[in-house]
Amino acid sequence: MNNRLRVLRAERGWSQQDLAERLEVSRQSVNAIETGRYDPSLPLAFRIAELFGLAIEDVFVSPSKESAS
Amino acid sequence: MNNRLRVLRAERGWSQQDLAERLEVSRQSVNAIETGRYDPSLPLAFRIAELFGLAIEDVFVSPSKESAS
DNA sequence: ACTCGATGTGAAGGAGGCTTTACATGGAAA
DNA sequence: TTTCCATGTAAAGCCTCCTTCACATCGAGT
Repeated sequence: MNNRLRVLRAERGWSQQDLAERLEVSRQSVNAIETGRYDPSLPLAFRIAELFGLAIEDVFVSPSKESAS
Repeated sequence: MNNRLRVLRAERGWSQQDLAERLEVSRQSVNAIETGRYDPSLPLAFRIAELFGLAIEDVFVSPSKESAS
């Protein structure tokens, strides 16, 4: 599932480590989500969206709505 | 994580089996989510929200926003 | 050349999501 | 009572999420 995490993080000037600490997960988890190696759990998706003040749908792209470029 | 799945399902007169088929998961998965035994994956949460025409936030209650009754 | 911060990734292990099979209970209907 | 549907739950197995530890690469700065 695509997501805008890397962009949102960069807009704030945060490193993956910074973001990981705010989310209370490991840096590797942030990296894995950004690079698309796996999707976050639903509770973590909530924490991410709330941290950025967005709806989950504005951070993560529904598989059924991805454009084929 | 609390959710409104049972109510939304009942509003439509669907059995757990009906809902499971529409979501393409097992009836046991629907039951487990309704009874709070576990949270769905993020992709499944998207399918659930889209099926009901709602935002994820309108189906699942963020852990940080649950009222203590 | 050296260091240092940031990022990517691998391996191993624990917890959780999801499956199939299977069984139990309860309510409605006849 | 018997039947039938809906629901709850257990067990075993597989895959995913998330962890820690570890190592590699790259760019900036000195």
